[in-house]
Amino acid sequence: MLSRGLPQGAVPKLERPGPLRERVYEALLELITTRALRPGQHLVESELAGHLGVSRQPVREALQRLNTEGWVDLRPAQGAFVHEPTEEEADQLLTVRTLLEAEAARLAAAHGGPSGVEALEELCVKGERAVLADDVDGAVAANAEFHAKVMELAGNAVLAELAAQVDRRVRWYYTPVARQRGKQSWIEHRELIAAISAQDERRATDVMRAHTEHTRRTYHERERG
Amino acid sequence: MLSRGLPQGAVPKLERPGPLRERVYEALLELITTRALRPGQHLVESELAGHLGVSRQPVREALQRLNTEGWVDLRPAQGAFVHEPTEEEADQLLTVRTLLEAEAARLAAAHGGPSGVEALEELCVKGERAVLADDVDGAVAANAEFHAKVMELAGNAVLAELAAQVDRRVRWYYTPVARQRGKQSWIEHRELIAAISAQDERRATDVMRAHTEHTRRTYHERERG
DNA sequence: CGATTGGTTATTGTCTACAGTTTACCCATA
DNA sequence: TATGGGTAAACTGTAGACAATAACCAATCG
Repeated sequence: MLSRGLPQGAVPKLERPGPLRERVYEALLELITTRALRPGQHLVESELAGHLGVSRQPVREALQRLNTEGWVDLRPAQGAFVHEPTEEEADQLLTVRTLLEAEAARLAAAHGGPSGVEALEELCVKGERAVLADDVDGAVAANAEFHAKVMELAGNAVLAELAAQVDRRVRWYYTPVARQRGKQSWIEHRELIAAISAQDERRATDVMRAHTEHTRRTYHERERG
Repeated sequence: MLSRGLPQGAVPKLERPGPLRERVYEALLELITTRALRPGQHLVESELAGHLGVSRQPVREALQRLNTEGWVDLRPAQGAFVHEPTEEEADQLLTVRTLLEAEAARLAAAHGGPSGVEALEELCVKGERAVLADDVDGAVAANAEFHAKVMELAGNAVLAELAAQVDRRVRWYYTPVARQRGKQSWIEHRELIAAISAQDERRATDVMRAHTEHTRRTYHERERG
């Protein structure tokens, strides 16, 4: 046995490149979310392949996945187009997001132990510090971490998977908006922690619902920037 | 113009083959859901390709999609394996299903008009007839139609998409169970229609939640067949 | 002058071939 | 007999080539 001498976490996990399609997928997702590839734009496989220095095959596979996840529309015999978000769809996504996050909050209140609450508090502190320091990117990142942690405490992998997808797309739609409401958001997070800590499922659900609904209203009022 | 002489609906819409990957995808999904391909089984691309009379490429693309939707696990450099459902995962899926269906019921109660209620009643009659005639397959189909209709009335495409995926996987897990509870199910459907008709969001939610939770309990008690 | 038809080009859909990895088996050896 | 290495087979990952299809544009006919 070689158990001895291999301190559990210290294994370097030697960086394997992994399947190309994965990296292409992430690259394209990055390009889409950063608006480098604009909505409605026609994505030509050979161009992307050449630009990324790979063959068409991995690009195709990445596009297929992006299609099933709603990032691109794959018209048969015509190619891939970056999905064009409509007002209606954004609203529907926000509705679903509210639903999933609220349920996650409920489950977190039900099954989340003291250690989970502690982790949430740490993340909350981190986010509040970022807000005070005017570190917008840091605050956004902390926010994502916070929600991810709540989802983790919920202990429902299926729910987490769906929420992750919906969240990313929501973020795509209203990225510019997200930066506005920084401080208020963390106050609400505090309330959520309190509810989870008290194992008050009902209150956790309501707080989270109010929280995400709040961002939804912010979205709809963004016109008059 | 040749509009004249081409009676609008009479055009046979000649069957376009469509992308091969689509047909391969559907074929594989059929094979999986019917248990022809057993959970845990190693799917060899070349075998499937030969068996379906196509090359490996469409098979690969179909497998990728099945992977993102949770039907197969795609281990790098090793291939595709039919996903093995665990007890825990089935439970999580049922939880999420309850959540999504309940929300759909609420939205249906909110936005669904009288015409929608009428359509639901028709489907309900259809299902009840099937039950009385001991037409199990017919009852199951009508049940699916009923839920799909509720989802349609909800008018949220994103929600519908997620629910469709979750529903199919749920059905995969507890297909044998579903056949049992026929009659009771349609009584509950009647209650749901009443709630939607009254535009009582709260009651519609509760009824649907009770309904799906009921099937969940049936699932967990299936051992002692 | 407009509509339609035919050709042209660019892009996707599919197939075949090759390289890289993993797995399993077999044999040699302590 | 158990262990270790080494080899071989099978499969996946990637690349490149070919065929098919759809959009685009010009030329022709009414």
